[in-house]
Amino acid sequence: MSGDGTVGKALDVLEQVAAYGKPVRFATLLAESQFPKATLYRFLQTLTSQGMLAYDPHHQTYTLGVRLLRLAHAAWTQSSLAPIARPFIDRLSAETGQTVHLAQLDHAQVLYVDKRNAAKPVEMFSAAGKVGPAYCTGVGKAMLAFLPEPELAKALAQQSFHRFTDNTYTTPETLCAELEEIRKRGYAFDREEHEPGIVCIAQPILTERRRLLGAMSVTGALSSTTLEELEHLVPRLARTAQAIADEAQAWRFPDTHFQHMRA
Amino acid sequence: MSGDGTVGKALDVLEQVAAYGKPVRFATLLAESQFPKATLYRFLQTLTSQGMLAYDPHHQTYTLGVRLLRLAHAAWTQSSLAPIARPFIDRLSAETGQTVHLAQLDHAQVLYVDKRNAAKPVEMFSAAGKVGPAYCTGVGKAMLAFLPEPELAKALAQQSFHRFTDNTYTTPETLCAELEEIRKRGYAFDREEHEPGIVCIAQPILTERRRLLGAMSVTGALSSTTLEELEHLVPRLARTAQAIADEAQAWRFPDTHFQHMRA
DNA sequence: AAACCGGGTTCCACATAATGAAACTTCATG
DNA sequence: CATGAAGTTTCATTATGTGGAACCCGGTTT
Repeated sequence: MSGDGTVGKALDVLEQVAAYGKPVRFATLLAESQFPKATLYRFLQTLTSQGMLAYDPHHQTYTLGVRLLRLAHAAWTQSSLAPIARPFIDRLSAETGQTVHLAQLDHAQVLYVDKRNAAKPVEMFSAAGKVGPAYCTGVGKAMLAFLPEPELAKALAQQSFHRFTDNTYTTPETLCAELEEIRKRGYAFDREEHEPGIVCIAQPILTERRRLLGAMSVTGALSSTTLEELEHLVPRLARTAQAIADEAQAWRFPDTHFQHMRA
Repeated sequence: MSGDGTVGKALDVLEQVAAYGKPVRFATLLAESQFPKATLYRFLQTLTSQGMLAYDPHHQTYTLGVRLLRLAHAAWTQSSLAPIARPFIDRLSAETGQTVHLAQLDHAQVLYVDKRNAAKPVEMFSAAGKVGPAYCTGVGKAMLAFLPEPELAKALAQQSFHRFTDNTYTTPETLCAELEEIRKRGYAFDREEHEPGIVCIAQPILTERRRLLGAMSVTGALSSTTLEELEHLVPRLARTAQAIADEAQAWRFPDTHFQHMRA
């Protein structure tokens, strides 16, 4: 599937356990595996002994291991965006009292890297490490809109265009028109396109040279707010996004100016 | 180091990047690597192409990849403790207005799997996935106290007994006496043993048959509360721990015990 | 401008490690 | 106690990983 020799195959197995979503037996994995019995068995042994999987001997089931949590913590910490954005997101969430998301684009999908719940939490689809569709979320559209042409084309080709609600854009054409609007406007709306009753405003996070770092959004439920009300927060959202981009740049690309002057 | 053939070696490289803590160049990794140039290079290529690492071509540096965040999210979701405990922890934090931690024991270390901060309601990977010492934290001692003898001995042998504060227990003997106290009392204190000014009460989460699932704690700063005040919360903490244990057991019946086959 | 340098990348003969069919071991069940 | 389904081990075969050496390329020195 993904090639890359033995390591790639082992990671395929890991992914398969992840995809199953709950403790899974050897036979279940074998049934849908591309690998023969002994090979699959060996991979599971290796991954378990490495702590990437955990084996429950009583139920004879495999689950993802805690080593992944440690690694992900390290990944989050050394990412250029999330740790820098944290204090800004805290502040924005406290000021607005709304749910705030921070996301990055990962293989044409939205990957949420941080989140702050409102005081009255809205029960909805979201959490760090979770992935979501790009074509029908505020952060997703905000990022697609500022993607360079070749990458945008590739990303568009990978969207599923499933109709979640009546407002979901379900064709590349209508989505592209929307992205054009977003580019002009500078920020994106989610008008109940993913979940009924849930709306948001989303702002891309861009470097000076307009390279896309990620996006952030303020989300609300229509039961307690309106899109117009959220829109009043746009200036604050934009300022926050700008501040994050500035700091990310200073931290991650400290020599950018220097190199530029020499070039 | 960890053997397990090619996969193990690749994961060693991944761990090395994680340990470095910031974007790292090929040459830096090579200098402290057990692998020859070409081999290390190939592993980095493979891991990058798999999304376990990310490569920044401008700076020629490697960082941990976003795939780890997705996998860790899945790991968290399919763990038997954390997702079940979540609503209880929400409630406890809301009721007490204090910081609440949920932890599991991982190789004689405390692994935090969830957290609620009074001011910042949800912080995913900033807190979850973090590891800490067992011998000088509330959750750590609560778990050690209820570990079966052979495992306790092994865990004790792996503690560093670094003196963080004047109150830190720095010998196995004094710690064991403390653990005996905890067993009798049923819950643990942290009396500024890890950080000056920070105290907590911690409760183990045990199955009916006293198998250890994890621990949870309520933490406060001495600037705003006292240990005595926190102690009033013990009944509530105990009820919550009991409720979590019950539900964990119901969903994932009898004594479940995650086994890491690492020797 | 030619020689040099050092980090990064590619090559390829060789050796190790992965492979998977088949045999074997449990353990539950009729 | 025979039957089978699920899990584990074996081992000859071969695919894969290995790593020394050569190469590339931008930058620096002579």
